[in-house]
Amino acid sequence: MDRRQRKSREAIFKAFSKLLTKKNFSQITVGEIIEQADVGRATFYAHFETKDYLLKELCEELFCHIFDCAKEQNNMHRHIFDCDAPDSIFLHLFQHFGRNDNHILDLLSGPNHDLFLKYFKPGLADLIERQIESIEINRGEELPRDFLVNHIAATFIETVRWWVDHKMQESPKLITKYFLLTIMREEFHQ
Amino acid sequence: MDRRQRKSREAIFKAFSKLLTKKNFSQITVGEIIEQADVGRATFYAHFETKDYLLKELCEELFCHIFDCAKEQNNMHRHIFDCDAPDSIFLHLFQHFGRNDNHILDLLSGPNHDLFLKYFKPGLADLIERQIESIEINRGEELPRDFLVNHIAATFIETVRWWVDHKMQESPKLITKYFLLTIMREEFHQ
DNA sequence: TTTGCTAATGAACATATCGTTCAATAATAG
DNA sequence: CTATTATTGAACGATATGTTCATTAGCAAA
Repeated sequence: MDRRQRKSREAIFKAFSKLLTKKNFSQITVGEIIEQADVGRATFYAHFETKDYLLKELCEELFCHIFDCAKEQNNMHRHIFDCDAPDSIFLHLFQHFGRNDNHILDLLSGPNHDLFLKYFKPGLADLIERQIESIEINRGEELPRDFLVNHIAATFIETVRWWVDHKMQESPKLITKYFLLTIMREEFHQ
Repeated sequence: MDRRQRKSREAIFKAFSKLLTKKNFSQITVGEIIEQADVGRATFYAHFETKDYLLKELCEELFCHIFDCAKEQNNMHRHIFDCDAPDSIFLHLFQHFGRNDNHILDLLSGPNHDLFLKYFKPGLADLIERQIESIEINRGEELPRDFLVNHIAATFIETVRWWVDHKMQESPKLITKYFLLTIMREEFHQ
């Protein structure tokens, strides 16, 4: 890819991210983005069809790293639903958010929470889907599988949101415990 | 209130509702609303400061009935977390949505799900907050209270969403069971 | 019915954002 | 050096916003 293209694209992403931390997605204008990015109007539209596509591509770029990491873990370990396992995939995800690489939480919490949900949840549900057997044993016969997957994914995201609202004062380990307490049955703990 | 005012207000609400079933909130224009409502442009702005305020007032009108009902139930009965109790407040809520009075689900599910969340969740959390003692006994010492309240409210809304996505094929009773299975501990059932 | 108040109307207006076009310019790769 | 490709900035038409205002019409109380 042409260096000029890369630079413009990066500048737009960066400007857009910065604006996202300050205001709601819907009230960010293309004009603001190109001004912040210091890029011509035509350049913006050469890169992104609309503001929505820009968001989509930004999210994909942000989340692909997280899910790639997670999938590796997923293949290596089996204890994803074990709270105390240091290799719990959820612990790993919370740690990832805790470090706040890429400032994902700055961007997608608060007024833009719905975007977070929209772009993060499908990938998360996919991840959970593959590792659900261990929990399914315990209530798979009572609850439809997709209901359960959706519930776990939604609960994870709500937990992240709650954590952010609380300024992430809790440790990733404690949050992981909270999260697992909500989705697991008694007999899983101790 | 003047009959003219009432008529205009009603026409705007009705037009707006109809449009909401067809398209996303953000892509509905004031122009469309007033055309559908057959009302002058100036009239719209005499009633509602912005499109967002219109939404807010519509939601308040829709939800106040639900929550008023629920609060009455709330005062009368104690078994809100009992799945089989015919007077479970959650069963009552699901039945309410199942009948689809006011077409709330038509309006606020699908592409407008985030609005549903935004306007319904606070009232729901409020409701749960007041009746949480019974469940708190069981894990209140493990989970922060506001975490638990938020989790239950979020789970309820996710359950409604899942139900709608499944064309509400399940009975309100069954959905109530699913919902309670996710938030309750084993010992609560049977 | 008459009178005074209030709401609705619709056209017009300034403003803002959008997405596109185009010719000129600058950076890049071979 | 040359051919290609991206950037630029200005300009454009289209659409939506929120406001203004003079006119018309509905309402309620005497």
